[in-house]
Amino acid sequence: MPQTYTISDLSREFDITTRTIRFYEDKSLLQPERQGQARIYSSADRTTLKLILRGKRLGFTLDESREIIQLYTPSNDNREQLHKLISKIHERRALLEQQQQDIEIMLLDLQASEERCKESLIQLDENRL
Amino acid sequence: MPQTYTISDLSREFDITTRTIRFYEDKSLLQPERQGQARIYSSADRTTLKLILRGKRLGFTLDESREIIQLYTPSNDNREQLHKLISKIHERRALLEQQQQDIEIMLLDLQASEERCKESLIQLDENRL
DNA sequence: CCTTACCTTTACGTAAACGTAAACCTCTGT
DNA sequence: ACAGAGGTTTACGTTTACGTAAAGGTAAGG
Repeated sequence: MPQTYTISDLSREFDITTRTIRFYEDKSLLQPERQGQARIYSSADRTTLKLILRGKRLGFTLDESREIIQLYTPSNDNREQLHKLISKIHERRALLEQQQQDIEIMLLDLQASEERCKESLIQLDENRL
Repeated sequence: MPQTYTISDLSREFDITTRTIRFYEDKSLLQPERQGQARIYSSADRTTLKLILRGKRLGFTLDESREIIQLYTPSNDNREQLHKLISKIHERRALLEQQQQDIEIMLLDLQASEERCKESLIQLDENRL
């Protein structure tokens, strides 16, 4: 029983518009089957969509997400392609690790900032007495 | 000795165009001093710029980065503002933690993908014998 | 004085990622 | 038979984040 989805199924599940989903198809990120004129999405399509949205949360462009998705599904024909793929994977990993660092520093900054806020609140409380 | 910078100092250091820096000023993210007509940046301005670029690496819009920068410098006047600030800090933290999860999963996916590539290379090697 | 290397403002152009509207099919229920 | 809820295409509009001239001021060096 191959699970399938309509366009509005997916738009509801991921809280995006159907326009957005069609746009991704326009950009060759999705290639759903057709039933007559209507689009019919497989669970592989659904997974692809999830990957696109995850990429968006990390600030990737659609082109970047397309590349990353292709990294996941190596069409392992020749040696040269495979080596290129591996080096692209390394590049991407480096970028992700940079993001990890950025996030950690930002979290620390936010933590410090929150504590200053709480300090200020305490000061206000004390002055009220 | 208060360290200062010209616009091209900063553009060289961070590898962005002067156009970009002026654009950030246009969007009220930077407010450098003036010496006559020329812009003169303090080290506080430089830090702000670093924060903007860090935000960019994480996919934030300039408006979002502006908000985050404001979170770092609480103008702690009244109680209500401070509470709002704290809840915004919590929101932002939640988003960052979501990004951390996304990155970790993506790193695992990439790792698996790299291993499949290496497997394929080994297969090719074996078939050559 | 002239060039070179900076800086400035103003303003139109552009790519990405959709929003929005028009105009149209195609079932399904009453 | 007809409304309503879904689906479709085509195409122009919009926001963000700059790029890219155009046209000029300013200070240093030969």
